[in-house]
Amino acid sequence: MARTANLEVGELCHLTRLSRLASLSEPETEALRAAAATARTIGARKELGRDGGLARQAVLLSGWGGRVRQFPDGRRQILQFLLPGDLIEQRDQDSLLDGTSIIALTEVSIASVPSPEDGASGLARAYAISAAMEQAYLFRQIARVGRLDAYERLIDLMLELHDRLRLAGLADGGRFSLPLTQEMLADGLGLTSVHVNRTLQLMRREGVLELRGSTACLVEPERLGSAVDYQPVVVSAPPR
Amino acid sequence: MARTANLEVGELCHLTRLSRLASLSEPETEALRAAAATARTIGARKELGRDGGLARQAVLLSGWGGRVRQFPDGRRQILQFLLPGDLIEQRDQDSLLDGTSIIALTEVSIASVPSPEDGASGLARAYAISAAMEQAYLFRQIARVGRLDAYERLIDLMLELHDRLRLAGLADGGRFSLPLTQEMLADGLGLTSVHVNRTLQLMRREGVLELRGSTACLVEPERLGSAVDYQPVVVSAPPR
DNA sequence: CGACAAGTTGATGTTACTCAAAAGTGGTGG
DNA sequence: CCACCACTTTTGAGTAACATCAACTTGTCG
Repeated sequence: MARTANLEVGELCHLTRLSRLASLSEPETEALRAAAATARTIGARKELGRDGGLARQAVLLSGWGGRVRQFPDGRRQILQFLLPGDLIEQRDQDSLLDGTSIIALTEVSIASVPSPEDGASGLARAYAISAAMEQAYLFRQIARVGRLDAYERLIDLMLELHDRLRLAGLADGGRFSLPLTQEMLADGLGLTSVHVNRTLQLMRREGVLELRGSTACLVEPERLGSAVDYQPVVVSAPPR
Repeated sequence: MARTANLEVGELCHLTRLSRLASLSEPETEALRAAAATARTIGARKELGRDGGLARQAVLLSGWGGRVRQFPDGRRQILQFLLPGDLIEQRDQDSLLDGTSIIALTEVSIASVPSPEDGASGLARAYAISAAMEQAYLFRQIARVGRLDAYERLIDLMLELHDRLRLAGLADGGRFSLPLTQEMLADGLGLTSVHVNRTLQLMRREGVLELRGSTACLVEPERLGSAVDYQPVVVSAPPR
């Protein structure tokens, strides 16, 4: 059941995303398509760790994850959100102890991905660009949490999520699925859920953001972007 | 003058650091030693950009740098501090536009570093571990700015700087050179310089931190660490 | 000495947190 | 279908942490 349960349309978002990062050969495309067959499902709140018997490099086919730092007194910071189509680098437990863990924020399905044949292949370039983008989004997260106020943080995050989901073909026209509770948002933004709630209400009243159920809709993405100095992460050439 | 001006004892901190990350062959060690001859000096507040004609991979031989996000209204966030011995990945201007820049926080000297012969060499492993540590420190920075209060942020940062400098042979027994103004600290911690000032005074009164001129001294590093749940970044095996 | 950057201090304002409780939501089983 | 449960969202009142503004002091370097 956990095997191929989520193998439907839309489950090829990883192919959509990677093929937009670099041009892939036909065998590479096929390998990625086949990778979806290795999918396994992991329940919400479970850890995506070494336990899953994962390959070193995995891809999120559906659901959202997060890299998390948990403090002993209960405080929690979500360091990065992991979206469908994102690559997840599994680290060996003896490689790097950085005090973080990766957890499934919703139910999630992940698959192993093929290793590139050589460093110059399209797949290798796509992976490299993906890693570079991941780093760029870490920088954004630091600036967001360090220098923006609650209102700006929320907008900046929504714009980022919209951009990233769009790359995987999962968002358009400002509308996308946002399966996060307000508490998860708070943990990602360095705020409390109470304050996130009040800020969201303000944004709704102003009509800049809709949030019905688990669907978000940004009303005027371009105008919002200029309000928080949003600069999209753009990749035009491989970093190597 | 800019050429070999800073070539003294202590200018081999990059060799100290890299050789502690992976065992290097004699030719590799020699290449790193020779790399110091390519050092060039860059004045404080200048940008370490594409203009310097730098190689893709460079190393900081002396002085401190920072990767910075500058907002149009004057706000500024230092995303990461770059310390002597740290590697700096220069990105081609058409590779990744992430809205950040790298600047010299003090006068700085940087050198190009040799490319590893093959992916399995000691040098390649050292570079890979260095990159993994850099990412781990980005995670720390997010958690610090997102979930710690001013007092904790300052302590956590001091512990990190101490650890990192010690790896390069530039700190010991809690004492190290800290050539940052309180405003730079504030920009790195997501605070104002006024608040950093007051927090530092509190810490001095409590006797947990000395800050005379540009020298910092942590009184009881171990005890401080437990107060903020400090977990050192440890690397025991290469990530690849 | 003068100028400029960095550090310090005080008074006041605001953002966001804390604590607590109520109200809405969805799923489950009787 | 309803009762119940856990979780999430919402609301209110009071508080604490940090920002802002402005002035003053100290140190450094020419």
